[in-house]
Amino acid sequence: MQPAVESQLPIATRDGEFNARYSEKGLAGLDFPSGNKAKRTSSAAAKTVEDWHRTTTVALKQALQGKSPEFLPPLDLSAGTTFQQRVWNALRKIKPGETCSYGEIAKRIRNPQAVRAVGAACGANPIPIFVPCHRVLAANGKIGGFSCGLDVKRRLLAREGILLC
DNA sequence: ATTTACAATATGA
DNA sequence: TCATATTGTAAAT
Repeated sequence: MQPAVESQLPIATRDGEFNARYSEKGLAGLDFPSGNKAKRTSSAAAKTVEDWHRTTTVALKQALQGKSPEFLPPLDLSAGTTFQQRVWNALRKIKPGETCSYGEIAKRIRNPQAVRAVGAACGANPIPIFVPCHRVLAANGKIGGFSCGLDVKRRLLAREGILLC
């Protein structure tokens, strides 16, 4: 493992304190306040990181309001495999207020039969909200699952104007 | 017609 | 090999 300069900065929102992790390349992860205490590993927080954090904070707040963030920090998706990156890229393609099924995503990445893998890739998604995995529902329109808290997912969808049956 | 149960197929550790 | 944030089909009610 290379000594990645990880900086974890907390972001206070109405929904709790998020935990943003930054690598050298950009935003590497975003964790929900799942009872986990947000540690602030601001060891060598470079000026660049602070800039990212600023952008991330704004973008996150906008996203929590159901709006599509105008500016996003650089996302470091290099932690994932090729397939995962493909899935996440497809997820980001989803328009605000639109929902998608796992099957749809599978179709978009040219692997209609990889629906299962798509779900797995979503579960491995390091950056919820920015990578709108919460907009992905099951084929039935069911909410499926959510690693970071089903309740949050539900709330996010409601804020985007997506009402669940 | 609606619901429950089971198997399948792709990817990652 | 096992687990996973699904999906599609079949049978029972």
